[in-house]
Amino acid sequence: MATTIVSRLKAGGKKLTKARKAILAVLERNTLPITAAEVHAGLVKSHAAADLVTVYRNLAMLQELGLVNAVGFHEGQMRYEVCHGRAHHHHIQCRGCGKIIDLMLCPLKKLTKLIEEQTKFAVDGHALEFFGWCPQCR
Amino acid sequence: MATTIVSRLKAGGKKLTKARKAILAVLERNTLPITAAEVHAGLVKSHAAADLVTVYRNLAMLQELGLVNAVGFHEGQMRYEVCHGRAHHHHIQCRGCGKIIDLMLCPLKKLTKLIEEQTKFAVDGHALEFFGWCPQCR
DNA sequence: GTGGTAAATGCAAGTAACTTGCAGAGGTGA
DNA sequence: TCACCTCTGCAAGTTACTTGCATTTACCAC
Repeated sequence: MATTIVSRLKAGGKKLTKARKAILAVLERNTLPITAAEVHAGLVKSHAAADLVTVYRNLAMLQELGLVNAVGFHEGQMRYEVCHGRAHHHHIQCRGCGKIIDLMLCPLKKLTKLIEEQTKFAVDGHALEFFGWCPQCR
Repeated sequence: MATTIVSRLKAGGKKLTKARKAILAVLERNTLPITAAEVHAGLVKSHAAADLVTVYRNLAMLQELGLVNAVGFHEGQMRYEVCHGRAHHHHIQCRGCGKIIDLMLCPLKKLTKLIEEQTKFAVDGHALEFFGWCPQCR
């Protein structure tokens, strides 16, 4: 696990528990955003099972610390990915098979400034996901 | 109610029921996306109460016909707005008070083509929402 | 109008994702 | 090693949404 993650946890007064390490490990070996249930399944598979509640609590905490990113595809559940050390990016999901792929781009920096001028909001984030049909499903 | 909506319903083999008319009326007098519960509350207020189940079923159907748009702000629930007759647009939501405002813009046409070339997906939609703090909450 | 029919509705019960409360376990700094 | 405070697991609760089914309603042909 990256040392920055450890130091950020400590800075937040958080402990480095077995469950927490295992959850971060599962997230780190999945480059694509996964659900809480999938994190839990990953824990079971790696013989480091923790309760699903613990998964939810840790995902929420890691999100607050800015170490994990929540992504929503309107599936009725959230997905999570580690954002530490990765470039800001977005995703596309296939409406057929649900496959997700990374899009290593973001066209919204200029637009954000424009929106701040127009709305007087302090914009501090955005959610952008694309939908379509993958080569296999189209 | 706009005549195009009526004709689109008929084309889809759908009936123009009392509940359906009332739901569309509630949606039409709210320019900003509202939740199913808010639609239901609107029905009660206008003395045209229908069951919440009927609201859900109609929202799903209107979405399928392309008359209504679902918007998700990761609140644990969806919001809906009529899209017929309105220009494609996006939203920003305040993290403090939850206020939503329309952003009459979309920067994604060119990008969509690029993504189609890069991924071989047939892109048929996207979700883009901004988050921040409104002048009152910032 | 009348009657047939397919769609729509309301109610009750069910499901899935996520949250909360609480008692016991376990990191961590002194 | 001790004490403290966080973390965990279990059980129960909440919320948004869905499903099944019997009854009602809109709509079309006559």
